[in-house]
Amino acid sequence: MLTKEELPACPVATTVQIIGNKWKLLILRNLLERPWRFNELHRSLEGISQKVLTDSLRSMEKDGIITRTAYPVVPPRVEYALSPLGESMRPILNSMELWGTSYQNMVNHKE
Amino acid sequence: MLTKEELPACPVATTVQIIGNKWKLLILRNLLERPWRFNELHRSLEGISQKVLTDSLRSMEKDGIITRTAYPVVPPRVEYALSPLGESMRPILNSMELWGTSYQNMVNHKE
DNA sequence: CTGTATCCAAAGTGATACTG
DNA sequence: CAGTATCACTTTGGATACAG
Repeated sequence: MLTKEELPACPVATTVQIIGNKWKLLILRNLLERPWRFNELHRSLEGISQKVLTDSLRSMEKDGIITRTAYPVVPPRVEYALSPLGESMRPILNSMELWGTSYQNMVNHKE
Repeated sequence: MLTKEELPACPVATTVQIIGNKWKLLILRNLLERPWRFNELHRSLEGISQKVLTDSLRSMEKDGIITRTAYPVVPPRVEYALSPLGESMRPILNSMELWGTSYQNMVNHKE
C-alpha cells in the first residue's frame, strides 16, 4: 500500500501510480483470469525482461494488489494471484477490453 | 490509428498500446474535462519534460484520440482536445477514478 | 524453477538557448 | 506561446551470468 505521503490528491493519478504502465496492466489482465507462475508470465508477456517482470511483481505485491505464494518443493513453485484489492480492479480492465475490442473492429473494417 | 499489422490480438493489449503509460493517461484525464493549451498541460503535469509532453501529444494525435488546433494569432495559441475516439475512452478513466477514490479512502482510514 | 547481481544501453529529465 | 535542439545527468530497461 502507498503511504499517505505518496498518495496523489487526484484519484486517477493514484490509480495511474499503481498500474499506469504497460507491463503491470498486462500482468493484471493475466491474473484476472487465474493465478500464474513466474515463468508462465515470463513466456506469456512477450518482450518483458526477467528483471522488469520481477520488479513489477514486487511493486504490485508491495502495493497490495497481488499475492506471492512459494511452495517449498523442488523445483520451486511460486504462484502469483490477485488479492481482493487487485480483484477490485476488474472493472478497469473490463472497460479497457471493451474499448480495445471496438477499436479493433474499427481498424479491421476500415480496410 | 494503428495499422492492422500493429494491432495486438488481445483487446486489452490494444488499449494498453495506445494509452498504457503514466503521462498519456494523465493527459487524457485533463482533456476529458475540456480542451487545454500546451503550456497549461505542461504546468499541470508536474514532472513531465517538454520533450516528453510534445512526444506524447504527437503520438496521441497520430493514434487519433486527440486533435491539435493552432490559432493563427500572436502569440500563437494551440489547443489540444479529444476526438470522438478519445472521448469514447471516458469509461476507462471513470473506472480508474472510481477505484482511485476508494483506494484513497482505504489509505486514509487505515491510520 | 525462481530468482539476484552486474554491466551496459536506452530513455527521461532539467536547463538553457533559439525559432516562428 | 509553442515548440525544436542540445548537453549533462539520472533513471529505467535489457542481457547475461550465476545462486538456492
